[in-house]
Amino acid sequence: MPSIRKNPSAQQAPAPVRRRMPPAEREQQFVEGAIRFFSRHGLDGQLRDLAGELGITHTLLYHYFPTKQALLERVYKDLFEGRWRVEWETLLDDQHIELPEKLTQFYVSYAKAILSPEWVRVFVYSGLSDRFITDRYFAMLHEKLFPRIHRQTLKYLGSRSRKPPTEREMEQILGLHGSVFYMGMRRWVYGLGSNLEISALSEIDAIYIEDRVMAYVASLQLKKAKT
Amino acid sequence: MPSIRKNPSAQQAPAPVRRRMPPAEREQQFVEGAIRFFSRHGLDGQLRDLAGELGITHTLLYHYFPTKQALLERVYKDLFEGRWRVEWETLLDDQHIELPEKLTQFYVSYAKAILSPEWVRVFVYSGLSDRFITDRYFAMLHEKLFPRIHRQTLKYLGSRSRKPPTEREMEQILGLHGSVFYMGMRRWVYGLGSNLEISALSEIDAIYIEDRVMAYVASLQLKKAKT
DNA sequence: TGGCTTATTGACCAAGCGTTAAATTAAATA
DNA sequence: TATTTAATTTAACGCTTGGTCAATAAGCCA
Repeated sequence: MPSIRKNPSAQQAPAPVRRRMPPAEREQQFVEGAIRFFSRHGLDGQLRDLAGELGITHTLLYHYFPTKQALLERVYKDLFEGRWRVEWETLLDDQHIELPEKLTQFYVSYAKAILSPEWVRVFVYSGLSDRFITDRYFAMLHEKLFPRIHRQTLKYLGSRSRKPPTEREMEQILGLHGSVFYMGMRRWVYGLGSNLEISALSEIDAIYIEDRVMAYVASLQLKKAKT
Repeated sequence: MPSIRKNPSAQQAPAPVRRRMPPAEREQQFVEGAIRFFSRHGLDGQLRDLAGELGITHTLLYHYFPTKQALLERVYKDLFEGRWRVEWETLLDDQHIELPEKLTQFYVSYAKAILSPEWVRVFVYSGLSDRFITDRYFAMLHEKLFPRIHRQTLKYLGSRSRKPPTEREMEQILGLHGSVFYMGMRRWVYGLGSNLEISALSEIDAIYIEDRVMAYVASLQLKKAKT
């Protein structure tokens, strides 16, 4: 179990001099550093290592956050709260756009918002441990996203039913959703960079997302034809 | 950061008496316990906790494995090596089965083999840390699985090309593959049990896998029609 | 300039970690 | 039954960890 602290390049302490910063931006700087750090080393990465990357002593962190858990909860807030766009809901409810186009637009925008290494990795870390983040997040999806996709899908297929989705329909929707998220998993969990080693979502990826949406829509029509 | 050792129900020490067991099955018993333990608590779960669950002292583990890393590598071996079935390759190469049927048969069998909480969670844990497992595993998939799916797909579409898959074709294949794996992620990482709280893959899930395969095939034909 | 606030640090603690070595004791062997 | 083997435990070491606290010094204001 080698510690990363041994890595000399990890802790760039550029200023051995003591610098003072305004508390507000100092705190924000720490939070952003913590997000990068914990997304790489997991939620039980060591405070001393984080401090090393920040170029400070680990005790200084306690001047801004009473405990490690408090810092983590601040990380959660900054990373996951407020990323949901209300425009997405109005887009999905829009009656003037066809389902495939609508879903593509949504998932391209959604992917751009959440498919960062920090978001994906912290999300998965949380799922493996206490599910603090994932539980709340999926609850939100089940409230704000999946019902909309389901209703619009039924409408696209010519039905006006308001029944809740069957288990199989739910699996289809989750399959689409998961295939988009899985693009982030592959890159930032498995490290299978799709050539481009960028953190943001490239324009090229839009066509891959469109492919996923088309696969979803096509499988719907298959099922419709079969029955 | 509370330790799990505090949990009284975790360490059921049923026999406070010293029992001796034949080393061979004793070792296997430890390995199986370690698989369950590490899949739940992560690869840096504590040996003392594992020993508690096994009803022994943690030092006894060092009598069977020289170091924790050695135990982990043994876990890797037992969990991931030897689970690949050669029959899968012959099935995928079979000329007498149509692609959709063939892919469905394969992925149902594949999912039954690997979609256990232990396999999925240890796999994801490895991806988040040193990628010791995932790297080797994906290398194997890129050698034994993906080329076969690609070739059979081309054949199904009427082409006899032997060209390597384009990046977009690869994304489609990975999309299918990921959507199956994601079924395990949802259950054993996010804890979203699909009603049935079983560890094995139920018969019902077969139709969901078929849906994924159909979505893949349908999107292929869409693309074919478009060009 | 001198004093005041407080950001920042170094030394320290108790608990937990992987690992080692010696002391025990259950079973196989004679 | 006496002896040997080795499975299992007890004890301990060195290191890391989250967290505390008093000492230090950087910037602000008089």
